[in-house]
Amino acid sequence: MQEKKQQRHARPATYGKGQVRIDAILDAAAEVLINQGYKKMTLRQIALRAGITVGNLTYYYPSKETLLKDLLEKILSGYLEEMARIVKASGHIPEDRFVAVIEYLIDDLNRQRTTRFFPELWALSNHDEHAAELMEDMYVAERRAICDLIQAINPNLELQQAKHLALFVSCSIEGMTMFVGAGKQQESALQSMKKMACESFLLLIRQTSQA
Amino acid sequence: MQEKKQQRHARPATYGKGQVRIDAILDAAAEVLINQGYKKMTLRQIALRAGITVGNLTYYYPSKETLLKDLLEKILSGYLEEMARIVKASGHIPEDRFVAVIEYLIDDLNRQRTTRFFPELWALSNHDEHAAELMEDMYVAERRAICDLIQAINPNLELQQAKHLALFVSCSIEGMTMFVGAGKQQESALQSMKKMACESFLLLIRQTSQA
Amino acid sequence: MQEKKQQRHARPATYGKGQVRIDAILDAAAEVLINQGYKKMTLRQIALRAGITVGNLTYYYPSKETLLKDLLEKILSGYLEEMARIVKASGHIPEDRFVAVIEYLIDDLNRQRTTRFFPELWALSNHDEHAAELMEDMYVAERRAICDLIQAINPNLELQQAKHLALFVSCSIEGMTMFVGAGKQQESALQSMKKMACESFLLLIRQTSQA
Amino acid sequence: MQEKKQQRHARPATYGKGQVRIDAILDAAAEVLINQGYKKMTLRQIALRAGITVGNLTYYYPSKETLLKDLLEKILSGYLEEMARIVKASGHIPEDRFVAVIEYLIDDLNRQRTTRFFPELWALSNHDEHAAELMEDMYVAERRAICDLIQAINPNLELQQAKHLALFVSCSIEGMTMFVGAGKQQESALQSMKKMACESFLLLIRQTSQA
DNA sequence: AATGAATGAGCGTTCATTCAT
DNA sequence: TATGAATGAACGCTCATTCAT
Repeated sequence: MQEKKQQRHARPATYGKGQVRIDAILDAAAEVLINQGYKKMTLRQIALRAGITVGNLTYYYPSKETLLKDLLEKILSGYLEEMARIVKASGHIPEDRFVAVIEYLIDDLNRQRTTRFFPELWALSNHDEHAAELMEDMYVAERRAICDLIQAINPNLELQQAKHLALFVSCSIEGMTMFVGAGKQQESALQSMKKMACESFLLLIRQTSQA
Repeated sequence: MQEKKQQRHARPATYGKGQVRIDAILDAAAEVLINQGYKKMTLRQIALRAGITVGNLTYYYPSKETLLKDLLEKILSGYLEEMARIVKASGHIPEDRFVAVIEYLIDDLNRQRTTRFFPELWALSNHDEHAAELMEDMYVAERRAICDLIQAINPNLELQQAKHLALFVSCSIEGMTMFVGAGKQQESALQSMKKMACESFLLLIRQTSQA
Repeated sequence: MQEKKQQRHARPATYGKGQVRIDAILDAAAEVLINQGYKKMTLRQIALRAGITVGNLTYYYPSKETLLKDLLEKILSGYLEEMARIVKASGHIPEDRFVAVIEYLIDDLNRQRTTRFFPELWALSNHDEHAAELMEDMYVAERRAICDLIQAINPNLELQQAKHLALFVSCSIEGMTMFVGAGKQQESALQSMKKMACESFLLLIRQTSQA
Repeated sequence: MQEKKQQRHARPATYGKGQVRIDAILDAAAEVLINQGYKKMTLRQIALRAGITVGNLTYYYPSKETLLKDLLEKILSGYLEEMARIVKASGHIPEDRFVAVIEYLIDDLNRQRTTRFFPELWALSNHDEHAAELMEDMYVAERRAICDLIQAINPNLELQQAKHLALFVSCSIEGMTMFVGAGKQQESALQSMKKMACESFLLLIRQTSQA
């Protein structure tokens, strides 16, 4: 997912210049989406921030739908890549790696980008089939990574149990998006959450019996 | 909170026929919001579902903003009332009452109304000050209720600790909104979540030391 | 067709005022269509000529398609009504009535409205199913009227023969649209066409044998 | 007319590869015009069908206007050439040659290209001076050819009379465009039209007195 | 209370055209 | 010759809001 460069639809952006433009467009779109919400993410606003005209914008993205698709793919793949990096870079001991992932995910809530983007994505996926699919893909991948760590920590677990544990862990953390992080609670709350999360998840993983 | 009838913005009737109309309008608005998303929650659609004209709709709600405010207040107070009812109706033993609340909240995710409404609310509150306040009010109340139960379960806890535990519990459950419930995972997942949630939360509450 | 007043789609124009507006809109649309062609018949142009805003125009006609439908219906029914009037008002002798119809149709080519409108209609009906249907309806009615007169002139004709004769007559006259009339040929040409048409059609009708 | 290759607007190549490209462009344009109508005959569509880019298309035709001019010239000259061929190839007897022309023109209505193209042309010429001129040129030539045949059939006719007869004949046939031919009436109707047209035209030509 | 009418801004999209490379 | 990139105007349409009746 991460290597194949943003592959646009059909023709435009075959040169480097076009790729630069497309990146600028998606960056602008992300800014607008995060700062003003999806409702105000209009082609005019995106073009304005990208420093181009609406006509030129539609040259790269003939419809808003395709733009949104690329935007979501880009943002979501960014999160997945980062998580994969964390998993790899955190030593041999499964517990340590699990904790690293949890702490990464929770620390990420300090970025307004994260706390603003995901609720938009969830709302979008309520009524946009495409957004729903992309979102599902990402969370499936995330849960698989977490599930692997869980099985490494407690090899006695059945797959189904491990999957449910991963789902529980993922939900618990995603749910913090709206409540902790910059401007929502004191910094201490986020630290508290990290501690509680790691402890209670590990306990839960170890205690769950294989029956 | 529950008895004081939807208090509209000044002018139109608060009793009798006017109140009936207002309820019809808010019901219609809720339907549209849940079924089609905020973007499509237009005055036209609301009026259509409410069986009145747009002109008449603006007689009751001179702006969409005021309508949204009332709508959110109505829906959110509904959830709070229900939770208060659960807390009261669940016996004397704190653990039982806690479990009852957790199970109510998770079971509620089987209603599409719930899984669709909240992401819209969260996205809305990203950029709408008013929505953010109403949402905050509701979650503060919810966490207070949960905090009380936690303190009843483990009286040794400091207030701050109990508050953080309540926040953690609330986050964990809210996070399930996008992933469990009707049409998202098998029914077994939801049951699994309930079990894990209750067990791990109680464990966490009991184990947390007062230091 | 002529009595049931232009019946709009669903709601708008229930009062006299709305009907007046609709007439103004259709008149404006007809003007633009005739003076500038279908390509330039934009909602903005129509609204401008009608002296209203685009927003108000779309209040009456939620889509250009519905506007076009009403416009074509109005114009075409006008032609049919006029022809029916001519048929009735032209005495008892079949030949005289036939001649009256032919002369009416050809004289009508002196109106720029006519010579400009019909080619637009024909082009439209090439690729617009709806326009094609409306056009077909009108010409079917026209040919039926002509066919009746032909059978009155020569009662020996079989129906199929009379129908083909009516088709031939209709084609011959419609074909003049692009070539005779104001600004296309001298006035004398139009008179000549009338004479030739009447003579040769009557000859053809009388000579066609019933075999 | 047929040999002098499409003479483009000054600059680009008139021989070799350039000519091939131009032919491909005009063929593509004709296809689009006939299959989708003038409104959808956009540079994008033409370039797409011609297998080139819009940028390259505008190299050959710096404006849509010039492309349209060439397109109309090419199509119209094709019809004239064909008619000239028919006139020549149909023996010595004037009546036979006249009939051959009439039958050719009517049989041509079986081609969708014909029945779709001409209404577009007529509508175009309503508001496009240039299209009007080209169209006029073609019909003047057609009527001259028909007029010559008419005078050969009835040498007693005055020129003006013969011209009016030719106009009448031409109109009669052009008028069939919208009503007979593939997909409009049964095949029998077209045969009927041919018979009626030949008979009644010849009758009219012979009977018209020289006074 | 309720309606129909009207506005003006903004939406996503299409298009002919221009231009540097 | 040929391309990709860019523009600016216009398109059909939607929307929240205003208002006379």
